[in-house]
Amino acid sequence: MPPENDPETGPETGTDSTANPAQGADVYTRLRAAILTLDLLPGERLSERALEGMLGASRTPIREAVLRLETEGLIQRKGRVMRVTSLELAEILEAFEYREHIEAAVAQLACQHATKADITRLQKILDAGRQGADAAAWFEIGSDFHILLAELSRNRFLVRAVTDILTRIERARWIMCSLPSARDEAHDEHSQILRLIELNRPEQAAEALKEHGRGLRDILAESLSQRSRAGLRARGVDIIDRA
Amino acid sequence: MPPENDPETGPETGTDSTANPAQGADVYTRLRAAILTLDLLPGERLSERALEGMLGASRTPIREAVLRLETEGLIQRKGRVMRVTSLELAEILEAFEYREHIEAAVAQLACQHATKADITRLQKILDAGRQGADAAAWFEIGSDFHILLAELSRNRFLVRAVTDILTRIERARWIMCSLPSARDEAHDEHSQILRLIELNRPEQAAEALKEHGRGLRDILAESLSQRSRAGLRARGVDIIDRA
DNA sequence: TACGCCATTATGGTATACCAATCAAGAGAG
DNA sequence: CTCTCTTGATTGGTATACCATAATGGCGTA
Repeated sequence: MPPENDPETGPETGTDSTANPAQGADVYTRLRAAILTLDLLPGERLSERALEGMLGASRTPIREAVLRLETEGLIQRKGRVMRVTSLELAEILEAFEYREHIEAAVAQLACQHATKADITRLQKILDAGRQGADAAAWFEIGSDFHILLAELSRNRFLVRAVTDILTRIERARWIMCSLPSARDEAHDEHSQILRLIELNRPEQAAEALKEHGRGLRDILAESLSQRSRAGLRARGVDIIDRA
Repeated sequence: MPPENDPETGPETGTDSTANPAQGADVYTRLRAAILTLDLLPGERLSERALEGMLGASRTPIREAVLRLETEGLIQRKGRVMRVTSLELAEILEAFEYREHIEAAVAQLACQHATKADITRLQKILDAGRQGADAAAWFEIGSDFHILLAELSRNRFLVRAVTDILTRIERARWIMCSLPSARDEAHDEHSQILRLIELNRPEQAAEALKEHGRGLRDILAESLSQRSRAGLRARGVDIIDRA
C-alpha cells in the first residue's frame, strides 16, 4: 500500500505494515456511512482507486463493499462508471408506497405472534430514547423500532424488507433531520402502534402504521419540494424529478 | 489460469489465453444455475478454490459471484466456511407467507395502474406457454408471469420483492417439477387473476393470488413432507425441519 | 466557431502471490 | 484404546500487477 499522507477522510489507515484482516467489513461500514450521511453526495462519481486511498484498503475489500452497496441500491453502475445513487423523488415515493404494504403485513403478523414480553421490551426501548438524544440517535431509534417491530412478525423476509426499505429512505430522512419537533410525535405514534398490536387490533395497527408512514412521507416530500431545493443544492444535494 | 482438462461443468472455459472480460457475470449466472437446479446440493460445502477450477475463472470473479449469491440467500457463510444454503421447511413456509402479502399489494396496485394493453400482453404470454413446453420452460413462464404482474404495480420495490422471493422458492419448486398435471390449472388460475385485475377487483384478485400461492405451497409442503423425504435423500437432497 | 476524430489516460476486470487463521489428521502419551 | 497436542494443509482475506477498454481532452478540419 502506498503511504497515506493526506488526512482525507479522517483517522483511518493507521494500520500495520501487513494485511489487515476483517477490515473488509469495516470498509463496507464506513463507505456505507459516508453515503448515508451525505458525506459522499448523491450522484457523485466513485472510483475504486480513489476509494482505495480514501478508505485505506486495497481494491479487493473495496470491491466487496461496493458490490454490497450496489445490491443495497446505494451505488449504481452505468457501464463502467460508478456513482452514488441519486436521490429520485419518484423512487422515494415508491419506497413509501411499498413500505405501507410491508408494514401492514407486519402489523397483522405481529398481532398473531407478539407476546406481552415483546411489547414491554419494545416499549422500554421507545421510552429510553425519549429523553436526551440528538437528532442522529433519534432516528437511529426510529429505524430500530420499525425493525424490531418487523421481528415480531416472526417472518425473516419481512424483517429484511423493512431493513432494506429503511436503508433506501435513510438519506432522505437525513436531509430533513433538522425538525426536532417531530420527535415526541413519533414517540407517541410508535407507542400507539405498539398498543394496538398488544390489543390484537391488526387492522387498526396497520392503519396507524400506514398513517405514520404517510406523515413522514409528506414531511419528506415537502422537504424535497421545489421550494426547498435551493438550500439543499447549496449543500451539494441534488434531487431528480424524473429519471 | 491452469489448463482446463476435465469436462466438469460443461462446454465452458474454452476461452483464449489472456483475461476473459465480462466473464464475471457469466460465472455468477452459471454458479446460480448450478445451485438452483440442485446441481450443487443444499448444504454442500463450497470453497473459492474449488469453484475456481469448476467454473474456469480466477478467485476475483468467483468472489463476486459468491458475494451476490450470498445476498440472494443462496449461499451462506458460517465463520470461514461457505455452503449452499440448506432447504429449511420453516423458511420456505415463511417465504410463502411473505409472498401472500407482497402479491396482495401487487394485485391492489396493478388494478390501479394496469392498462388494457398490459393485460392482453400478459394474457398472450400466458397462452403462448400453454402448449408444448417442458417442465423447465413451464415454471420459467410461471416465474415470468408473477414478475410481469408485479411490474404492473409500477412499483420497483414490489418487482424486486417478487423476484427475490421467487428465487428463494425456486429450488423447492424444482424438486417437485415432476407434477405436470398442475400446468393447466396454473394457466387457468393465472388467467383468472389477470381477469380480476382487468375488472378492477383488487380484493378478489388479491384473494385469487393468495389462493394460488397457497395451493402451490401445499403441493410443495407435501413434496417435502416426511413421507417424501426418502426419495429426495436418494437424490442427495436433505430438508431441515428446524435450524 | 463548432463538430468530429484520435491519442492519452484512467478505470474496471482479471489473475495471482502472500499471509494468518482455521481445520484436520496423525503421532505420542497416558 | 482414548485423549490431547502438534503439525501440516486448506481456506478466506488482502494486496498488487497486468490488460483491454471506455472515458476524456486536445487537435484538426469544415
